[in-house]
Amino acid sequence: MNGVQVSRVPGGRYERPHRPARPEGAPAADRRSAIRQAALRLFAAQGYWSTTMADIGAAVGIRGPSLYKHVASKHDLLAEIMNGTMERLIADNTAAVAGTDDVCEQLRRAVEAHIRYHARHRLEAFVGNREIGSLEQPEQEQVLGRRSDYERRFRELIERGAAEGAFDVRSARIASYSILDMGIGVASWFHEDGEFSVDQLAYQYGDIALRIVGALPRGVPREEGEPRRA
Amino acid sequence: MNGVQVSRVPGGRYERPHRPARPEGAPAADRRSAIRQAALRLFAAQGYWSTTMADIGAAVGIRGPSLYKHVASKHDLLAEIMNGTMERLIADNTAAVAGTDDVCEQLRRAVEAHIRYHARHRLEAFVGNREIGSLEQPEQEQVLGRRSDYERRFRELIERGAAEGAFDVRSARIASYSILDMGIGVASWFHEDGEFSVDQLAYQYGDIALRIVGALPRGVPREEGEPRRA
DNA sequence: GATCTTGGCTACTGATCATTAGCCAATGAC
DNA sequence: GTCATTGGCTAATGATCAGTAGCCAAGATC
Repeated sequence: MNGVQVSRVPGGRYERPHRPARPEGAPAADRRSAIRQAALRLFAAQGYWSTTMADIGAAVGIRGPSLYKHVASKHDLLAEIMNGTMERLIADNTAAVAGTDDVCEQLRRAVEAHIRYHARHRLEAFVGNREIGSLEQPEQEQVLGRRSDYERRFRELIERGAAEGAFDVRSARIASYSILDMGIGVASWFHEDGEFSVDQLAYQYGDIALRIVGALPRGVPREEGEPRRA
Repeated sequence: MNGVQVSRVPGGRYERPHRPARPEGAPAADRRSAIRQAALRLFAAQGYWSTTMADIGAAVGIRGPSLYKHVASKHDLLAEIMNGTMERLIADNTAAVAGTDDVCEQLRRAVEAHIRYHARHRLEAFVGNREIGSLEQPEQEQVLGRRSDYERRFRELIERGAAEGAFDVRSARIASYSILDMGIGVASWFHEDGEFSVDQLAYQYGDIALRIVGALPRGVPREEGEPRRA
């Protein structure tokens, strides 16, 4: 399965060496994050319930039970991924909105951050959406709370824009849902090596969001060029 | 669990009666669809892998193994749900687009049909999206094929609109993805007894889609009233 | 009224898994 | 060099399930 040598062969206790303590070049602190990484990839590809601890172990070159030297449980791995996703999303949103008071610009930046996260961290975002139901109770509640927090930020931003006359929407709730759902979709189809770069994507979705809230006239608004920020 | 009487009690073979052949009022042909219904509800609520055949049986008042008198397998139930969803979606799209040649109107109708399906059949749509990875191989390929077929219809419609000068989009692909993903999102939050009726929702999303493709001027286009079609 | 068919049921089978127990080798501290 | 710690490993445990086998009763058919 991995090319490691057999230590004692016939009747011996082990069919493969222990490779214990501090193996090859693995810097020890990386081990845990390699496991998280592998779990993320597998959860995204196969789903949480179809991924076994043995699968995750194999992905980092160890056996299933050995994982418990690094993580508390399979559920813990999922919860960590999902909480991390929501925290990061909220932090990015806070940072995005902080730089300006113009409600149009705030929406553009919030949407770009949303899209960037869903494109750059597509596996996290994908798992974060699909596996909510796989979380057990204290964590599921927590993630859902952060999630509605995140949605509220967009909704209130849109409500403010509408109150200021910058936006023109029938329902801020529907506008915010549609914008967020667009982004969520990105995580399911985006590929780094596809037609668009992350920046191009973010910029185009920024335009789309401004169109949705009625903040852009017909046609592309600014210069035809590329996005302004990385 | 259900209020049926015990037939033979202590040491007897059965703790509950067989209630065989043609039970109470169940019209026999309904049985199978009741099972599909229950499976759908449970798959949506708990996910495919967390739903057991015993759960589905309990939901229709029988034991897990008895289900095999009506369905071939658990996987079959899922495949039926997912294929049905895609077929219906494509049929609705075909019907929606057939009534007019105006590309704006076609897009509006296609989007309204998309939203209506996702609101009216939210469980199907929800499961249809979340459980694609749970399908096994001939069926998964089939559903994915239909899915990209469905996406292509929107993309080509938008491309045509752009070619005719009715729409103004940077990328027809991104426009179509964003419109479709909005709709998919509806299935995860819509409730019949919420703020909006299905018709209101469909109409508003129709507007949003036209805004996305740059077909509507700023502001709400038509009369402020309600949707035109049921 | 005998017999077939239908659709229940229980018991079982075989697999799969998360997790625990307990062993052990290499590393590093002393 | 001895000895503790770390992080592997195998084996077992205990549960959970999909699906099968085989039984049986009520209605339907003849």
